[in-house]
Amino acid sequence: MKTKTKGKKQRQTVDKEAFSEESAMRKKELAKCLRRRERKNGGNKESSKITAARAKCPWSTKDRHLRRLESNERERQRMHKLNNAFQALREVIPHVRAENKLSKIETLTLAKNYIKSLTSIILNMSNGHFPAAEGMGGTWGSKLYQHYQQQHGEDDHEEHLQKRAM
DNA sequence: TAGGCCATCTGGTCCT
DNA sequence: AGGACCAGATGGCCTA
Repeated sequence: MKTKTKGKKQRQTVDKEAFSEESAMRKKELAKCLRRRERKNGGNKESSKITAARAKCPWSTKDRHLRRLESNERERQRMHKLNNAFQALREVIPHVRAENKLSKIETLTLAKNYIKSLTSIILNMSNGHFPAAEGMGGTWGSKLYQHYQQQHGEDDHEEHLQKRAM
């Protein structure tokens, strides 16, 4: 199901500023979507699984619906954050297609290649010996990462990433 | 018109 | 327990 009816170019601005404008339409569409889903699930194995799961759940239909809406909203916010991160990444990786936006997969691929080439440039410049990294265990990549952490250690996101990397 | 890309919803699972 | 994360499904928009 999709509740957005705007074009791609409009979407970019919608993402940043017009959440409230969309919410009314979203609610209307949600009702439509739920009806469609109920029809789809009617009478098959999945529906019995769902009803079994619902039987365990103490929430009333109304509460369940409310909680669903809340998690949809959280999920939307999460995806917006993810997209902001993609946008930030687009802005730092050099590419030739300045006129149209890189797709997500292109962004990730270019970023990977960019990191690889920067790493090899640094390696070449230091002739394979980076003084600050000598005597530290681990791969070259992890040494660079340690250096990066020293520069950006105070950032919350990085702390979060560190935790996840462990 | 098919295929690519995307936003959103959804239910399951993991984590705190 | 509740939020975060994930992957699958769905459907809209755009382009070749």
